[in-house]
Amino acid sequence: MDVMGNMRRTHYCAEVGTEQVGETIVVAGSIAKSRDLGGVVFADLRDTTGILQLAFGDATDAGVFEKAAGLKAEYVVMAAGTLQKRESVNPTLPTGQVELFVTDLRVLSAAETPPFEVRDDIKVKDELRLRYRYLDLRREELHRAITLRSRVAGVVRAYYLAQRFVEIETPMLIKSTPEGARDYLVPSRVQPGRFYALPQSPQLYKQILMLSGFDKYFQIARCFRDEDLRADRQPEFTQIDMEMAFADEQDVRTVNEGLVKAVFEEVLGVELQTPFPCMTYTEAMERYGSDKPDTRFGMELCDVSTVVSGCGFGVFAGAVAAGGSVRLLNAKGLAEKLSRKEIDRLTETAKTYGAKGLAYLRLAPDAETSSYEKFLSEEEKAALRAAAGAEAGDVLLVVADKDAVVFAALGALRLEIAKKQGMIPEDRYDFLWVTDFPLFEYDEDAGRYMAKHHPFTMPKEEDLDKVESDPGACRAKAYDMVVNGIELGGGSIRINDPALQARMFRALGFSEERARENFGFLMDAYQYGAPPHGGMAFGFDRMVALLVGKESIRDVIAFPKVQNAGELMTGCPDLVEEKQLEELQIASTASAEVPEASEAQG
RNA sequence: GGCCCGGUAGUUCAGUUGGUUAGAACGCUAGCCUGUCACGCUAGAGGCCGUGGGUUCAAGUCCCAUCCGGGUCGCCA
Repeated sequence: MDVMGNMRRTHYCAEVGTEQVGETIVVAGSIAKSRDLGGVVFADLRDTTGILQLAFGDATDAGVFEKAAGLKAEYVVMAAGTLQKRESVNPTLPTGQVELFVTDLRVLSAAETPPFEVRDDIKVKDELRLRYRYLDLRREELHRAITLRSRVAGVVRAYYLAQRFVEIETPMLIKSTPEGARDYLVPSRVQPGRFYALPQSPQLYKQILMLSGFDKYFQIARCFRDEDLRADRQPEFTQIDMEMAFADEQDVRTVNEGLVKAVFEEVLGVELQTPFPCMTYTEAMERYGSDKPDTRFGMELCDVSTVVSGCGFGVFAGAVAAGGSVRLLNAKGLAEKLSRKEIDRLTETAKTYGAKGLAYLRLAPDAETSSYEKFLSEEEKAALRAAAGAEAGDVLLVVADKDAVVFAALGALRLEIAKKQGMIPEDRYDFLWVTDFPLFEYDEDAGRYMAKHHPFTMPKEEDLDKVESDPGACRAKAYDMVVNGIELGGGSIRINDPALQARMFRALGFSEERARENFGFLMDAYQYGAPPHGGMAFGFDRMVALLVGKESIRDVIAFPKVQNAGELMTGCPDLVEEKQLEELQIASTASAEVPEASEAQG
């Protein structure tokens, strides 16, 4: 069916203006909106660039006018005509000075009334948007985000290529390794009973590439983790992954500051100051209660452990005695904003992070109330107030517990209060590096130390001798790039000494056999000469979300998954045919116990 | 796995202490309208109140279970 005939697009909708007035042009797209005024018809034509108004009136051929009067939302059309100045300008539209006086109109495809209007200024439930994602993607905001994502990828490629990085694809079907996130598994048909994993990241391959002599590698890589979703976490996501040889921490940071600077400049026109400030992990935790601090506002944590260590309040003194700490936030001048009810709410937040409670002192003008001062002597009260810098109008929020709980709770409260009270300046990008991460993290469930970053991370030189004797005190040559409280990316210098790598595996509780079984190929590879190297990976989805000002990465992914890791448009994951399972030699679950396959949207 | 929020016309929502015929706006349909752009005016259609049980004379409303979506803790080397 040759509906277009010999008609071909000459211009995109939003790429015409007063300069083209008088020209005969052809545009193509979907009808966003039509306004039939009787003797004259207007229709907004939308294509990937934006909107152009089509006009039909007295001078329009009767046949064309009839077609125009029948236009409905989402009809796909081609329109030829003469671009003309409008009688009345629409200042809200980029093409609002002009319109196309249509002389030939072809309806290429009719359309059913969509389940929701294809406009930005309308609220629609996520579920519906995702079920009809192709309609959602027509809406300008999402359409632009996806287009911008492509531009960012272009800038990234151009930047790394200019710096002599080589783009290399690594396999998607790989060996499953323990440690870290749960793998997505793919059964092998050819080798029954065996499984591939989908990569959580190209980590091992990029390290191998460094000792394959490629010097500098990058890839915009899809990664998979079979873990629960969040607003900023999808089971499949995209990383900007890079690695470089003969580099130390500073080299990696400098290259990637340059990358981020280039992206912000070319995509947003925002100039970032480099180098970014650095802050150690310890400092970040002590000051902000977070390893990804939002430094756009203050309200830093205050450690009052020494002040209350011997005090009369058992909760405080006990926490310190047990090796924990007592820290607080001083919500300056917020006594009137933070009512008792509000403090109760904050207490609930603190509890979700494991705190047993939230002690407070509220210095409101009418009355000073406190949940803990009654347990303290006058001197202790005064000392604590002084340590916190408490003044009239302030609220102190105190958590006493293990450090990890104290930091998590106060870090979360700090953000919650700041958000609610509007203390966070928008339109600002506070970048920083968080450095010197712990090398290990004690896992209570596993009863052993686990790698905080991954087991190939180089320890700091000064902590090398503590890998076995005091793992908890070891710091790593690892760094995260943080902006506005978002972890944008992270990386490390890798171990390139097989002997040190073996020590790491031992410290992590790997037996010789287990280490060989899982990482033998890597340990072998490092026997044949490995340059010092390091790298990092950015969360590409998070980066794009940051650039378009979205909280959820779903808003920058064309076809995202929902909380149960399904995809609503196609209805996956879904059951498969018995025959497929037989080929893979996978026992089928009794079909009676399995729910009906969900119907894909047709 | 835990906790919180939501599910009522196509859409977004309202719906009182359980009480007669479940409303609004937008969209949709029909008619009118020659400069609109959130066009306007008139009329109209449109409801398994997520689903299944229960309580009650009576359930959109209360209880239990379950499904779906969102947020979050755990989890995410």
